[in-house]
Amino acid sequence: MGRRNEHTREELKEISLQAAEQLVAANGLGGLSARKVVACIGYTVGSLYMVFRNLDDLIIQMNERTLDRLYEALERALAHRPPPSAAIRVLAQAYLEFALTQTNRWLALYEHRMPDDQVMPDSFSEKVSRIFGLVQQHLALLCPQRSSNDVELAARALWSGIHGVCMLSLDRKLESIGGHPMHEVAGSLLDNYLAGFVSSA
Amino acid sequence: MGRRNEHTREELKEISLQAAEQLVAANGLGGLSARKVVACIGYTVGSLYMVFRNLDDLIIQMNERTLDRLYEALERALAHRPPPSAAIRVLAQAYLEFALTQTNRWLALYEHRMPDDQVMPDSFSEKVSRIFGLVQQHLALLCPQRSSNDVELAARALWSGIHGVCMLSLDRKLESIGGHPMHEVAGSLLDNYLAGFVSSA
DNA sequence: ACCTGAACACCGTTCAAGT
DNA sequence: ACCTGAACACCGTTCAAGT
Repeated sequence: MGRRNEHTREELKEISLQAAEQLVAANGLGGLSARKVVACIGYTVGSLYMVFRNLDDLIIQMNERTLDRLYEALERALAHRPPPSAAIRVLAQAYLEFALTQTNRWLALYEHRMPDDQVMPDSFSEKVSRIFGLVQQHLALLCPQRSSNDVELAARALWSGIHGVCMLSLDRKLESIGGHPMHEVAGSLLDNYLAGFVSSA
Repeated sequence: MGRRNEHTREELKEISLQAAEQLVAANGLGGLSARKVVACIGYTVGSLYMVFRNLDDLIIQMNERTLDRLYEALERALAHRPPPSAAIRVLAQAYLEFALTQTNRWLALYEHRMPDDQVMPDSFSEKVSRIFGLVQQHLALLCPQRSSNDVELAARALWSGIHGVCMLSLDRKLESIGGHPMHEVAGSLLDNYLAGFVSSA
């Protein structure tokens, strides 16, 4: 056969990633397969390997797009320029909102595991760092007197904490442990941590 | 053929779970398959379905055993009866230690996802609650004047936080964001949260 | 009753062959 | 050059057939 030149390589990549995102949004990362992706876009399975090294490569590129959307959501939340005292809360709220509304896409960021011998591409790590930098930056504004090492550590602790709240709240396996809504748990974490952090200057 | 009565049903279950634990410890949950399990124990694949409903059932039972070991590790850490002010830290430390030394087994607790329409068995939820209750109980001893609702919320926030620190520290994808060792991040979270919590009585 | 082994419907990946 | 489709080595699950 050969549907030659019906799509450029770039277009083929784009529609593959779009199909992958739809499949993940609908059925989770477990509902994604190379054969399902090509079935969605009307190609046969071999074609996928023209534009992706393998399925891991496709998933990583999909996840990078998710990281981009997450970053945009966080930036959008900061668009009203809240004072430093509110910015951290605004960021956390936006993160929770993203995880809650895009649950399967957000979960795919963490469910996907690399083969033990391989490492994430730099482009992925940079996108993670960029998001993380947002927290660090606003935490530094809140506590200008603290060392950059203190701020780094606090940003990491806070962000890990908010992430953990999301994870345990969205995992149906573990929601059993009390009926506190996610936002309330995150609020408690933030309020008490920040109270402790600013008072220990 | 038929290796009849060479093992009782209970023995077959036990050696299957042991083989599964070895496979997961060595290669992660992704390295586990029904066919590999039976290859380890010298049976053919059909036999597995005599003692497990399906592979999810086997994984859940394996994870329940991991939860039992985690509970034992936490109890062992409390065996020296630390004062309430130290008990929470002792528990967090033991949790980190478990995640660090049994990484693949600990990860399997969270990597495994149920089919969307199914729910975890009660025995699993109870084991989760039992572990969680340990935190809640020692937090209540630390702050006897707080309402049980306050303590529940704080226990959940703290535990989620510690969990998030583990997750992001052990995930090679995300370790990029700063070279702070896991224990230090967890210490920061605990110290500042508890400082905020006890002072907001 | 216990266990096998073939069968079925999937999966990721490769690659000779066709246009 | 682009794309197919068959092939290979896997996978979970079922079940008739053997002992």
